[in-house]
Amino acid sequence: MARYGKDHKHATRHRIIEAAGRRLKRDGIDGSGVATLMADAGLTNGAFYAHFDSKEDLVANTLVEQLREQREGFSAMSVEQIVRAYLSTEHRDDPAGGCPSAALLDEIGRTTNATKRAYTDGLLGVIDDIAGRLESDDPEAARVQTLGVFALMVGTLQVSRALADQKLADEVLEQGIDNALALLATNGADRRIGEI
Amino acid sequence: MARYGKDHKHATRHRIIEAAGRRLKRDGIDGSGVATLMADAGLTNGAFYAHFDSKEDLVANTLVEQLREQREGFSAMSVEQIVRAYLSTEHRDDPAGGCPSAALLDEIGRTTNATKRAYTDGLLGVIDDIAGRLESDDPEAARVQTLGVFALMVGTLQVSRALADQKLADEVLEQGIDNALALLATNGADRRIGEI
DNA sequence: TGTACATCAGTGAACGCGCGTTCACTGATGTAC
DNA sequence: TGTACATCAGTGAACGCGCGTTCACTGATGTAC
Repeated sequence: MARYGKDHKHATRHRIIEAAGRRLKRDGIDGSGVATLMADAGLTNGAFYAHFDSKEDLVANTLVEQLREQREGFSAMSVEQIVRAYLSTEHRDDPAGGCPSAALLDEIGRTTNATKRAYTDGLLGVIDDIAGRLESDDPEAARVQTLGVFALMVGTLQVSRALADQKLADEVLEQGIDNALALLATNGADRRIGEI
Repeated sequence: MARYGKDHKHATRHRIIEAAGRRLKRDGIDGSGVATLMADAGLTNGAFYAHFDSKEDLVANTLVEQLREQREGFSAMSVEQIVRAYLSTEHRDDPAGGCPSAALLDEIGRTTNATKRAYTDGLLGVIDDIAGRLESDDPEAARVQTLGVFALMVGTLQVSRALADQKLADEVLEQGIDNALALLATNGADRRIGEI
């Protein structure tokens, strides 16, 4: 099959990236093989290299797309809504459909600089969108503050996913919501409060 | 070689677990092969199953040992010292010698219940040690509060490791220290402050 | 004290399998006439 | 409008390699005599 409509190939590429988003978040980067990733998109392994230079190239592109979608998803929500949705049991129990950072962050830390660069740019898109809504005269400070709260949420979700004790895992999410909102409340104005 | 002193085998097992701690934290669980793990301990792959039932069995035992050592390391430090050491550039730049949670948390979330159980028990050892030092009449609440701050630190270290921008990565660590200390300051007493 | 032996920690080759990547080929398509 | 053809997205087998695991074997040791 060739000579399809001019965006046929682009559509296929997008389909691969979409399916990879779910698979990578479910099984991890090292845990997802190229043949499986292609089968998820309804294709066979051989076609992979017509779309991507390497598995790592797909991973980088998938992270960018995942973060673009996350940014989009957050755009219609208030900051408090974001916090409550992020630290919900529904999000915790659906890694494949959830935040790419929560699912893959330590693996991303082990990838090449190129992949980290792609991740960083995509993440800052998400972060700056949120930071722009906080009252702050210093956008650079707002970015770092927002990153700090985001990091809290990522860590909290990961801990909740790793705990074998369900009740404790739920309590950690609640605690995370309190903590995130508390930090956001002291933002904008005088946020050096806790420094000793 | 056999019939060595009665704790020869136990010593070898310990050596494998020690080496596995560094390797797993450096390359991840899926990224570390049994043959490599054994070579790190100066042995060949074949001997592995005389010490462990499976790779997963080694991972669970290694997590427990890593958390035991972390607990021990924290025991001589004040809570503020723990926060500052944890969120230091030195810790960020040495995953192999650092916190097992920061290096492996999302992979742990994908393992079996048995491994999560081992991780949970080991982690609560670390957490309850710290929680015991906070002024609180409710040990259960202190545990969850400490877990919340620990999750913040884990997420912050992971974000700092994944960012391609060095300056931003350093600022995130500083922000994380401020945030952790701020949350700890509002502990014990009235910690429902941030709830809306 | 010296020697024969049973033990068993560790070796290294092999199992089937999936990995990331390459490549000769297929066949449905849009275009040219 | 109908047919021949060039295109190229996708196929599927194969590459060498490392995976987790098994197993027949080795050989240094502590013990028994």
